[in-house]
Amino acid sequence: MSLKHAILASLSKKPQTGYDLSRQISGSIGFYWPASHQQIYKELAALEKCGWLGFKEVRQDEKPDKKIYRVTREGLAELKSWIEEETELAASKDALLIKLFAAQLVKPEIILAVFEEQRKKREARLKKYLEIESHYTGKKLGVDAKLEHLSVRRGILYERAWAKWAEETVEFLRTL
Amino acid sequence: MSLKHAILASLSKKPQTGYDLSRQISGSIGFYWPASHQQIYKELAALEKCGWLGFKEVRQDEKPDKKIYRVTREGLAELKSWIEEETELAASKDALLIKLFAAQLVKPEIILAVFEEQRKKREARLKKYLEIESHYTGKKLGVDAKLEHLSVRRGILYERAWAKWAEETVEFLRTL
DNA sequence: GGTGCCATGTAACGAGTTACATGATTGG
DNA sequence: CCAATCATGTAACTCGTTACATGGCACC
Repeated sequence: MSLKHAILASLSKKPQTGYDLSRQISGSIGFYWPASHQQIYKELAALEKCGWLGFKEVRQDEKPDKKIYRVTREGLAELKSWIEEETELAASKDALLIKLFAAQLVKPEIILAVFEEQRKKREARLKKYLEIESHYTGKKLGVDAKLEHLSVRRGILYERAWAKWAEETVEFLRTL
Repeated sequence: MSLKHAILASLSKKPQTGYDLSRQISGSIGFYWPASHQQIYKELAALEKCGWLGFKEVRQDEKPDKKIYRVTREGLAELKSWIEEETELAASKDALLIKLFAAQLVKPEIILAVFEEQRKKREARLKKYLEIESHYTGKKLGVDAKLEHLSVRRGILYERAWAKWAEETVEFLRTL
């Protein structure tokens, strides 16, 4: 659905290769729109075919050749009109909640271990967000940097909400 | 990936038809694992084929005939072992964040309108969660009801975190 | 000599969406 | 007469994952 638009948005700021995109996507954008390099190359080919992207090939000596993609006029128009379209609520598919739903099938220790494992992962992610945030605080930021900062803020607030919820939940699970 | 397990989990509590599942999924479970009836019927057929579900056909006079599915021993074993498996962090793909990322391409009024529209939807969802929660509060709950209540709690805490984040974000967008 | 970076993809599969299809009963 | 509820699905498609494939350079 909107990996296409994530790619358009990123390339609209700066022409890049598929490789660059997949690197970037495992960083900032990737937290809220993960994608494999295979999927990215596929979408790039599709976007080029429908005229929203163009590219130029760059020969390199010591490294493999590469294709630098940029957004076309049509692509930019599409991106703008997509922004104005209605935005559906993001579906939050979470296997953890299914496990919680079926918690009675297994011993309490097991479901508590599942939560503890998840807590560690969440905590690690929060730490990463906070580290990224530290690069933004205390400086005067341009608009683009401020927008990126805000997307990191969402991550931080979500992780804190998760931690609070997990506390409530674990407290109950311990009574089983 | 785990619609299969969502179905197993639900049927493990109570044998049901595909129709029942799709009704239920547009209610409680559906908030964190939405699925269309088409997808549910497909998965039911697949789960039956691999031996994790069985069904009996029930003839009805005034209504169409139906198939009531139940989890087999093998299905239950599978569900239990899946619960113990590692749980990856849920990916939160959110088109709104892509729009925010590309916000500079459009007039500030437009991106503010996008946020306002989203705020309304989020608020409506929060209201729904709170309404569901009201059925759980003030009563002595069984374990299953308590687990359901906790999944609603997640929704409530998430929505409140969203609202807080949106406030920060809109405050900035207004300065553009 | 092994790992990791750079850089591109193909092929097969699985998961999910959209559109289409059927048909009886109940209630306003 | 129209809409909703009950109840099941098929077909075509898009989106995403997993596995496989290539190949040179730099660094330890």
